[in-house]
Amino acid sequence: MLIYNTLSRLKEEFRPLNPPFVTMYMCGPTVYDYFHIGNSRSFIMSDIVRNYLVYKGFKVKFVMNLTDIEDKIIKKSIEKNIPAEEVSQFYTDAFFEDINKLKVKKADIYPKATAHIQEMIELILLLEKKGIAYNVNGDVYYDVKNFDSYGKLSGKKIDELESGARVDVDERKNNSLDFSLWKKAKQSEPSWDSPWGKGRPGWHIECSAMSTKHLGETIDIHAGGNDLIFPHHENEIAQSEGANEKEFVKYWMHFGFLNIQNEKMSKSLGNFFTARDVLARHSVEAIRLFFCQTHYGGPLNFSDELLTAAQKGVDKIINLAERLDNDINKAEVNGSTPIFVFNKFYSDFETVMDDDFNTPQAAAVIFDFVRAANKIIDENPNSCKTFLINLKEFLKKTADEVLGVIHLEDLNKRVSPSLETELINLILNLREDLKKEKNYKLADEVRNKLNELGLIVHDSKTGAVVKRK
RNA sequence: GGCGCUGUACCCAAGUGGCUUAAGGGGAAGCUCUGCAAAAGCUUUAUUCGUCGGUUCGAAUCCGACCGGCGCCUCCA
Repeated sequence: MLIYNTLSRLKEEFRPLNPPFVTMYMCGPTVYDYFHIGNSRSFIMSDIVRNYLVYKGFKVKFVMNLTDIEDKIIKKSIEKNIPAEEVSQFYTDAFFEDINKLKVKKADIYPKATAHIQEMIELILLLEKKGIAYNVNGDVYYDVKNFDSYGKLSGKKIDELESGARVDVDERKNNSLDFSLWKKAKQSEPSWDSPWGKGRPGWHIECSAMSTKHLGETIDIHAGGNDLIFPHHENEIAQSEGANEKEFVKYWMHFGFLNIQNEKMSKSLGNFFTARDVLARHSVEAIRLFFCQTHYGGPLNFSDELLTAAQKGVDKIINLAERLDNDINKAEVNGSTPIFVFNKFYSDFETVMDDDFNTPQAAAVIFDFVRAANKIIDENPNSCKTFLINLKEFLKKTADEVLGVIHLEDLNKRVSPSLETELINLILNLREDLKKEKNYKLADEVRNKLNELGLIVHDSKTGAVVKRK
C-alpha cells in the first residue's frame, strides 16, 4: 500500500511503526465559527483514509484536536461580549453536529488545547533547556536557527524565507521566522500561570504536545489541509523533534483545497459556504461522492451543478441497492447461482485504493460493478438469495463503509410503515383498478393530484412506485 | 523573488513510458420496458491528452522552450 508523503514528495510503501496498530492525527478545527464546505473536504477525506485502513485490517487510533483557545476565538468573545469558553463551546457543539451530518466517524479522542496547558508548558520547558527556545519578557519563542532541519517539510530554506518575508519584523525575535510558543497575557484575555508568567500557548505547540501525549513520540500518519504545511506542520516538526530528538511523523498527508471559480475557498476571502448551508441543499452522499471523484491532493472547484451531477451518480448506486433489497425479499433460497467475478471487483477496488487512496478509480470500480450487477440480475431472474446478498455486500463494504457515498441503513429506515404509506398504497391500488378498467383519464388525474401533493408516481411492470419530490 | 501544484471530450475527472489507438460520473443520442408519461436498465459518445520542438522501436506520460490557471511563503483544511 502506497501513501504520498509530503516530506519526501514521493509515494512510499506504508509501513506503520507497530502493525497492525496505526496512529493517526488530524488537525481539527479552531472552534470560532461554523466550518465551511472546504474544511469538510479534509474531514471527509481523512475519514476515508481511516476507513480504508480499517478495511485493510489495521487497528487505527485516530485523534483530532480541537483548538479552543486562539486569537480568533478571543476576538469573537470581545465582539460579542461573552466569555471565550462560551464561544468555543458553542462552535464545538456545532462542529460535532456538522461532522455527524457529514457521516464522518468519531475520532477516538478529541483533545482540547485548554485541557493540555500543563503538557505544553512542559514541552516548552524542555525546548528552553535544550537552547532552542528563548524567553523575552514573558513571550517565549522558538529559535529556528537552532533546529538544523527547519524547512524540511515545506522545502523552504531559512535564508530564502527571511528575504521573502512579507510580515513586519518583530524586533524582539532573534529571527523573523521564530514563532511563538507562549504568548504573554494581555489584559482581559484568558490566561494561565506558567514559569514565564501569565499567558497562553502559541498555536503550533498544542499539536506537538497532544499528539505525543495521546499517540506517542512518533506517529504513523499526520494529516491536514495543504495550507498547514507551512508554517503549522513545519513548526510542529521543529517542536517535537527538537524536544524528543525522534522522528515525529512517518507519513505526512495533505489535502487539496476546495475552490470557488478557481480561487481557494476561505474565510478571509469571504467566498465560502458553510457545511450546514450546503447540507441544506445537497445530500451527504452527493457531497462525499463529489469529493471522491477527484484525487484528495489536487484542487477541486465547488459548484451546485457539480453536486447535483454527483447526486445522480449516488442515485445510480442506491437504485441498485434498492433493487437488490427488493429481490432479496422475493428470492428463492435454492435459485441459481450465476457466475460473477466478485474477486475481480474486490481486488480492483483494493488495487486502486492501495495506490495512495485513488478514490476516483475506486468510484469507477463501484460504477463498473453497478453496471455488471444490473446486467447479471436482468439475465438471471431466478438467482438465489445468497448471490443477491453477496452483491449487496460488495456495496456495503466499499461504497458504504469505506467511501461513505451511500448509507444502506438509512435506506432501510425509509421503508418503515406508517399510516401515511398505508394510505398511499390504498390510493395506488385503487388506481391500478382504474387502469385495469382502462379508465386512463381518471388514473392520470390521480397521478397528477398526487404529484401536486409532492409525490411522484412511476408505473413499472411490478406496480407503481412512489417517490417524494 | 523563492518553493510547489496544474492545463485530458460539451462539463467534472482518472491515468505519468508499451496492458490505455485514454477509466468513471454528468450531459447528449439510440434501444428495452410501456395505454400514455415518467422512472429504471442497457448501448453509443476523445485516433486524442495547452502550444511548439526534442529523446525513444514506442510518449498524454520523459526533456526543453513558450502560453494559461492556482496555491504557499501572514491566520486559514
